[in-house]
Amino acid sequence: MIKRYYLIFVSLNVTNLNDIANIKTSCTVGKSNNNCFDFLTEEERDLINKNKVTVEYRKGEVIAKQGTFTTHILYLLDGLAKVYYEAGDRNLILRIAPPGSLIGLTSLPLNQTVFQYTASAYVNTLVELIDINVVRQIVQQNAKFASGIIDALSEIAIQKNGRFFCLSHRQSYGKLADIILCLAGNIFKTTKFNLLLSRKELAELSGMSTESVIRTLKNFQDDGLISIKGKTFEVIDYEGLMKICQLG
Amino acid sequence: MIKRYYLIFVSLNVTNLNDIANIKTSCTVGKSNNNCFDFLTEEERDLINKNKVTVEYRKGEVIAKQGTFTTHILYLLDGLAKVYYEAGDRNLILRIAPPGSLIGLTSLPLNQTVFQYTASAYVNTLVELIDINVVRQIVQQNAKFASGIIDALSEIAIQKNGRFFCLSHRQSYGKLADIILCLAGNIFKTTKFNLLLSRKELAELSGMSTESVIRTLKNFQDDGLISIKGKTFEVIDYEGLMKICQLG
DNA sequence: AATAAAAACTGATTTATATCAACTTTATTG
DNA sequence: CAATAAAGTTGATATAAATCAGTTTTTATT
Repeated sequence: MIKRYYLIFVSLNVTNLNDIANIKTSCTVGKSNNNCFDFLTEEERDLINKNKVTVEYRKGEVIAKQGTFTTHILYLLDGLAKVYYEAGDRNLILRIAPPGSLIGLTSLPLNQTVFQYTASAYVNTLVELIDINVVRQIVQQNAKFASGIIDALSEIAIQKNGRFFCLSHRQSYGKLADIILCLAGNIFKTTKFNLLLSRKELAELSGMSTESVIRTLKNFQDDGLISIKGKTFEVIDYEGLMKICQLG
Repeated sequence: MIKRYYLIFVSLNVTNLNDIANIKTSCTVGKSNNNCFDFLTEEERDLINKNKVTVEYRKGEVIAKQGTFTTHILYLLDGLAKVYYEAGDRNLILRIAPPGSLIGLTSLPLNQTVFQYTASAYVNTLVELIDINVVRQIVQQNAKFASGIIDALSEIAIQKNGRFFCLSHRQSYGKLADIILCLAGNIFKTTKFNLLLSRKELAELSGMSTESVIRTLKNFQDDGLISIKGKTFEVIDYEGLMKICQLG
């Protein structure tokens, strides 16, 4: 079972962290170089500034609740938000939104009045709440701005496709390897970091049970792929994790 | 195992097909009342007409291949297209695009040069291929058109979230019930129809094995939820399927 | 510092579902 | 119209991973 992925090991020319960060995993975090606000006119910028508030959310707090009326578009200034779909008693994490992300864009169409997902703060998070009707108005009059929104929606869609594939077609080893690569390469941007997520949160993120996450992490440790000391998490064998991610 | 869903049966006030169609399943087919072309000026319309070709694809043919350069945006005039993500030897169907759909919108950002998924014709399908740079140009100058694109992207995103949840968090009975409701309510729009999909295609669509699809269909038949006679497929108990879909 | 509570971990068991290996029926084609 | 291929079906088996039940460790609280 653990040996499985060794049988098909081949070397990968991954040498440093930058390469890793550029490799396409189904990472939940996007690059999010959102620049649509650069295209606003003076008046539009004023209009937005007059119709927004900035709020700080504590870790765990709900920023936007699925099913409630979308009165504002959320713009993440700082922190990390968990965007997830709620159905029944089960949650599905759609993405982790890093600073610079826009949340609630799917409510821009006039026939979409409510949030299609819940967003909560993974860590303490600073958010700008911008009146959705102001955004709608500017979209209707400023094509460059609208184009920026299209870019943001496209980026989210592409990323979500990868995550969709990962969660529905890969098995546990591959899923967890993917999440680890994502954490190291895109969130912490280093091989050694303090893991601020609990095993339960890792499980939710990779769509597996907490116990399976623990067992899989242990196997990764035994195989020298990672090392965990207390809260310190270190990625030792990137290439190995990459291969597991691609084949598992 | 089969009895499972009976234990939690409750009545649902679903009385006719219209109600069913409005119920939110994670249906792969969107309503797709795409109207962004209504906002074009005369010149823009001319520009598009001069930079498009109309092509008919036979059942099974590939319309756009993942990884190839996106030279055109696809506009479906007639038929049905299967949009799927390819990775390794496994495919993941992202959505079924009905007439009126736009395919390739995720390639609109300038840094997105290649198709992020493959599109193939489920049945004989008529497609307009519109030069992507012309679309990009119009997006940059016509805010109403861009807004229409945003609406289309949002609709796809919402629908994909539902499907994502269905495939990753539900088990076989729920997945298949969902697909059946989708076929009846959104594609064929009647309770009795000729199933043009093979068991294998149903399996791919619901993310399960062909054998499991067959067994599950048999169980649905035994329980009086559906009836299959040759190629004729009939939905008998909508409410039952709905409940299985929601709880399975 | 003592206690409670939450998180982490471990082993045994169960379960859903895939896989495998037949076989039957329905299409397709020379 | 036989021959061949493809699709559909069935039962047996395998397996990945969840669930369950319990223990240990860590963190938080009074």
